[in-house]
Parts: sequence; structure tokens; C-alpha cells
Amino acid sequence: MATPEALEGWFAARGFAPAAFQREAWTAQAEGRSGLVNAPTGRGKTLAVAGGPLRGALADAPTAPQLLWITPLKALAEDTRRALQAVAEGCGAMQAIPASAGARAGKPAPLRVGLRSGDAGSAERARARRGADAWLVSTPESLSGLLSHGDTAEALSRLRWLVVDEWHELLGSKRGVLLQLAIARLRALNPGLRVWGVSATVGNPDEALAALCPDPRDPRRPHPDAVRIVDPRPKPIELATLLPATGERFPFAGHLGLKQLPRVLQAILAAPSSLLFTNTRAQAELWHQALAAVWPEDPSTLALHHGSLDANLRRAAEDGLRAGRLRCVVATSSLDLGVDFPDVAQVLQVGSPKGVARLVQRAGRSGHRPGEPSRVVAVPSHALEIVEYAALRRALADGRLEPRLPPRLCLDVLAQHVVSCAVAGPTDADALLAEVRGTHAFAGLADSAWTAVLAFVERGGEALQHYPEYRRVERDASGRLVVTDRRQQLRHRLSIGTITGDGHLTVQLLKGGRLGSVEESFLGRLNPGEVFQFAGRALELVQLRDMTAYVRIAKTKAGNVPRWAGGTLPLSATLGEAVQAELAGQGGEGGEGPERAASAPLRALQSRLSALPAPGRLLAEVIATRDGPRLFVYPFAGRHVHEGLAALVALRLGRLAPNTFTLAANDYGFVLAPHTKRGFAALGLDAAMLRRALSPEGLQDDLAASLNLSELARRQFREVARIAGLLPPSLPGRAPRSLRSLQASSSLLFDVLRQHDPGHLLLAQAEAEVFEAQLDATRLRATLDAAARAGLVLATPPTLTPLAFPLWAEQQRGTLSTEDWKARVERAAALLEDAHGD
DNA sequence: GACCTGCTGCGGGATG
Repeated sequence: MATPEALEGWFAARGFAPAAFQREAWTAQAEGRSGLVNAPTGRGKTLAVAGGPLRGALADAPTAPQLLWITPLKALAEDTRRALQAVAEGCGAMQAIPASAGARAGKPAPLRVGLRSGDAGSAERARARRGADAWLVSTPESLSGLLSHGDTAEALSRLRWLVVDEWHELLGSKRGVLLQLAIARLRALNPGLRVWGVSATVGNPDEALAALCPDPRDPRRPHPDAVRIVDPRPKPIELATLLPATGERFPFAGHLGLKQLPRVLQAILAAPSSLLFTNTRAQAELWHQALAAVWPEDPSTLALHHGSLDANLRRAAEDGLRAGRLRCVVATSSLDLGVDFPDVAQVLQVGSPKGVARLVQRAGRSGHRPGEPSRVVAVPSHALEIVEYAALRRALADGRLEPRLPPRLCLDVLAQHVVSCAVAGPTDADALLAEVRGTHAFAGLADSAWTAVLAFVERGGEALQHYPEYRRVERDASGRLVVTDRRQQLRHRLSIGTITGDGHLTVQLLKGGRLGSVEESFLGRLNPGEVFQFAGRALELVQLRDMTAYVRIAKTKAGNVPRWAGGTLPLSATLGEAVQAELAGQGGEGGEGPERAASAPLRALQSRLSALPAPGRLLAEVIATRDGPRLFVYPFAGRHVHEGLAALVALRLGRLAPNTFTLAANDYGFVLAPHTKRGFAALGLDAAMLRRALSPEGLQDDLAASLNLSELARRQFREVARIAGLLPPSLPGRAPRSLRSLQASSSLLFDVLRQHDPGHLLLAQAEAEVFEAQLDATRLRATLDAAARAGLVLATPPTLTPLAFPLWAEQQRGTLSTEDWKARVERAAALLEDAHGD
């Protein structure tokens, strides 16, 4: 029989002593506490949170299931299962777990680590439901699925430990909200459950802890017994920026960064292996194509990885990297976390990482071994991004990181959870409400909101109550919530989860496998015979059928790259402020890198032509361009906020003198172009007038008036309705529903509700999300408040300034000629040859 | 008048 010392022995046998933070976590776990562990990747966080359960398994021989481990990714779940099994076997815990209730008595079961995710087979699923395995690894969605089975409650009530891995990834999304609700359920089943999280460093650690271990008396604060354990050893990040040579022209705008191709290739060839991160899938395809054109080695050593590629292609890239067969992988956020790559020597980031935390996350993909620094090569694609990297270097040195804000009061997610509970078995509504209010996400939930959620799951709400398909939840004789109809149960289990997104066509080779998926709208515009670039190759469209695009490898190399309509990554507030400070020369003394010197000419030019923005000084410029006057404003608050602000200011200026404006926004600011030629002169625009246009007063009403809110809400409604279970789920194994069919049913529902039930909770939810998620209203208000306090500088430079130029270019988009992509690559290749020739 | 964006993630279950 193994002993608790076996854990220490396991370490000792491998020649290293447990780190202080690991011991600290084990001690807290032994005291029966819950908590959160913060440490950089590759620092033994897994062992820190597995140590307590493992010791328990060695000492007390508890009944299975003992531990449930949640990860945000299926691939990570599989990796974790293997790692945990190895640890358990290595510690001699194999004999420790007595047979579970269902198994034959007398024979102890080995400490088996099970897997319950969408990829698990039916035998594995059955084991999970019985609680047959001592440890179980799963995803948030699969946990909700498990909880929707009444017969798992008994097994789950024996659970002693819950671990949430990569909590920072879930914390800020509805997936995290769903998990909070599931955890509340597990706590109700077993009040003694210990909950541990593992997270990268975030800017709001207390909130991260509270969302996982809420104080029952005030769920928006952490439980008084919960601990946060931090690995204090720094994980150094070496930042090297590829800067233009002295005197070299560097673009003031543009995001592709291909001008840097020769330098990037040089950097890649100088290291044994690299990950090249881009911000978008299209950009990844283009960079892969550009690199392939000048790749001096075996073509099979260069690979591509992004979220729209088929799982098999992605796995091939991951395996190749792990086996050391690949020299470079071009990737998007799809490789931000998950699979371990011990051998990546360096990470390259093309363009702006948009936030400090994202750079840290990506940097963490290199230098995985303890004591090794992470190496990042920054590839700015235009001049202002050099300033961004100067700011990033300072922020890294100061340890400033973005918060991940946990969403609150998502009634669509709550509705889904209530149905899950009722599907599992008769549920007392009052008890459930108390449980729900005990989470960070639903602390202080109003009685009226709860009533509306119940009305919705029981009848669909007022307008839909005559349609039987929206009557999902019934009441049993004692008034408890139940779902007895088996079709409804199945349908509900199919629609568990908060991830939405459809309208994608599968791309399939006529001879061969699936390559991935592409936006319906992109392929819909192509005719058979036309060529496009995808999955790193030129493909010819043969035909479209059943939501599948059949393709063959094209003979020609030309072709457009699909654009995916993805989310947008606005510049974070933390980075925006750092950039402002950097521009103003307030970046801080000491430790500055070469970026500051390299960006000095830009700052000098901006200062000479206009003025420099600064924290507490909002800069606006009116510039007479060839096409007429333009108003530029630079709050550095990210693209979303600027889009809202541009519409707001346009509305308010238009009230003073009727006019219409063309708007454009980027991460640094926005521009207004009046349609009438006299424009701002006719307005007599001055600082005082602009200040009024930027006033926080009447914000909500003016925003609503300035934007087509109902159209925005209509789109958001589809996501909300899907999560709340109002739209039929697509069935596994069948072709996904087309965007048009989904839009039709969601749009119809939207109109019905608007007309007959305008107070419906899902409409309110959709509108709230337009404000919060799309417009970033909280940040927008904060920006206006700051602007109201800040000094406003209205400059009238004689010509476009470095800050104005990218916005001007953005506005010109589409009106100017397109440069041939191939010519561009050839030019870059020629540059590279020149560089070699030197 | 230097130039062309837009991420990631998951998911039934009973029966032969």
C-alpha cells in the first residue's frame, strides 16, 4: 500500500524538489480548502493541483469518482488524461482505489483516469455516467451533459475534488458562466467539494477566484477560506523586434506586414523551430503562401494551422511540430494554448498582439523548459506598431496585464441550465434559484428575471405560448420542474453549450479528405472552375452540394484567399493606455528597448505637424484633404469603442447642422468625413463644440439613436436564441444547417417577439449584448468620462499626420486599385536575394 | 497621399 510520502518520493526519484508553490497548494488542499493557482506554463501547475487528490487517493482510499478535471479543449483533455494516468501510476496509486459501487466487490479497481468529451466512445461515456473511474477529465459542455442525466447525481455526489484547468480561458466567456452553474450544481450535491483552478496570470485575480469559489454570503467576492497561490519565480520574456533599417521606408498603415518577409525568413532560419502567429486566418494563409514561395528547405517542413482547417490537418501540424519534423508553423490563436511543444525555440508575432496578456500567452509557447526564457520576435507591420511594441515592452516589465471580465446575468445560459436540470429529473425551482444566486454570474438575480426565465422554459414566453414545441419544461404533481418527453430530452442534450456559429461550408477534395471549412458567403460568390487559396494550397471549386464545396488541386497558383467573418480583437485598454503614454514620452525610464529609438521619428513628425496625445490629453485633428475636411479623434480605446463613438459624434454634430458623414475607425481612433464640402467650417467646429459632442450626457439615448440597434440586435438574437434552446440544433453527423435557414427561423422569431412580446427576456438579452459585447459600452462610457476630464487638444495640421494616415487609408479602402499579390511576393523575394547578396 | 483584416472553443444515446 502506497503512502502520502510516495508523492514526494516520485519527485525525488526524478531528481527535483517540489517548488514552494506546489507544497503550498498541497498544504491548502490537505486543510480542505479551495483555491486558484497562478503560474506560468510549464511550471508544474498540474502537479500542484493534482497533489492533494493524489495524496488523498494514497492515504484514504476513497470511492470513485474522486476527481473531476475540466479543460477548455478536447485535445487538452486527452493530453491531460494521459499525463494524470502516468502520475498516478508513477506514485503507486494504482492499487489505492477500491471498486466503485457498481463493480464487483473485493477487487480493488486501479486508479483509472477516464475521459468524457465529445470524442469519447460510448463505453467511455457509460463509465463516466456510472462514475466508474477514479479520476475523470472532461470539458465544460460535457460536464453539463453529464449533469443532464439524473442517474449521475449519485456518482457525482461522491466527488471530492473539482479542478478547472486554464480557467482564464473560460472565465471571460459564456462557457465560463455555464461552468459556474455546473459547479454550483456539484456543490449542491456535495457541499464538501473542493474546487481548484489553474490559471495564467490575469489582471483581476480576485474576481477570477470569486467566479470559481464564491463567498455564499456575497458571491461576487471570493470565499473567505479560498486561497490564491502564486508562483513568484519570474518567467522572463525576451522580446526582439524586427525594425526597419535606418532610412528605410516603413509603411504608416497596412496590416499584412509582408514587407518584413525577408527579415522574418532570416529569423526563422536562424532558429531550429518557430511558431509564426498572425491575427487572422486569411493572414495566416497569406503568410504561409508567401513563406512557401521563398522557402529554401524541404516544403514539408513548413506548415499551417488555424481554426477553419480540418482537425486532421491540424493534428498533422501539431504532431510534426512535436516530433521535430517541422521548421515553422504559421498559426492563429488556434495554437495559443493546448498541445505542448517542448521544442519550439522561438515565437514570432506578426502585427499587433492587441493586448499584453495575449503576447505573454503566445510567448509561453516557446522556452517551455524550466529556467529557459520565452523568446518572441515581434514583427510590426507598420510604424505605429513599433510604438505599440515599445509600450508592450514597458508593460511586460511592469507586469501590467488585462483583466478577463466574467460576464454577468446571461439569461440565455441560465435558461439552458434550468432545462438541463429539469431534464435530469424533478427540480425544485426555489432550491435551484438559491443555488444559481450563489454564483458570481447570477449574484443578485432579480426575482422578475427568474420568473421570466421560468416562463420562457415552460411556455416560450407570452407570444409563443400557443406553440407546443416551446413548452419544454413541465411541472410535476408537487410543482417541480421536469422534462419527461424523450425527444425533448435528446434535443436539449444536443444543444448544450454556448458556442454558436454556422454558415460554414465544408471544403472537401474530390479525391481525398476534408480540408476544413470556409464561410458560405465567400464560396457562394465563386463559380465552379474558379480558384481560391485555402489550407496552404490553390484549390479549384468543382461544385457546391449539401453544404459541402467539392474541390480539386488547381493547376494555376493564383486565387483569392477566403475572408472569414470572425470576431474582432480590439486593442486592450491596458495596451491602449500604454501606447498613449509611450507616444507622449511617458513610457518610463530605463529598460526601454530599441523600439523607442526606432519610433522617435514618428513621434517627432506627429509632434511637429500636430500634437502628441497623452494620458489625460485627448487629441483631435481637423485636416483639409484633397477630398475635403476630415475630423480625426484619437482616444486609443480600441476599434469597437471607436465605431460607437464615431456614430455618436456624427449624430451629435449632425444635429447642430444637418449633414451626413462617412465613418471609419481603427484601434487608435476614428475619422468623420462630412458629405457636404463646407463641412466643419460651416459648423464652426471648435474645441468646445467637440467637447460637447463627446459628452457622456445622454449617452444611452444618443447611441441608440445613432446606430441601427434593431439590426444589430437581430444578429445578436440568433446567438442568444440558440443558447437558450429556441432554435433547433443541427444533428451530429449531418450537414450543418445553412446560414440562410438559421437566419430565417431566428429572424422570424425575432420579428414575432418584437411585435407581440417586446419585453421578452431574450430580446432584452440580445440588446444588452449589443451594448456590452459589440459596442463595449462600459469602456465607451469610461472613454467619454476620461475625455470629459482630459484636456482636449484640437489641432489643424497642414497635412495628414502619422496618426491620421492609417484612418485615411482605411476610409479609402475599396476605392483604390488592388496590387497583385504575386507581384508583391516576388518583390519580397527579390529583396531577400538582395539581402543574401550583401 | 505613403495603402487594403478581423480569433478561439463544444456537442446524443440506446441497442444490436
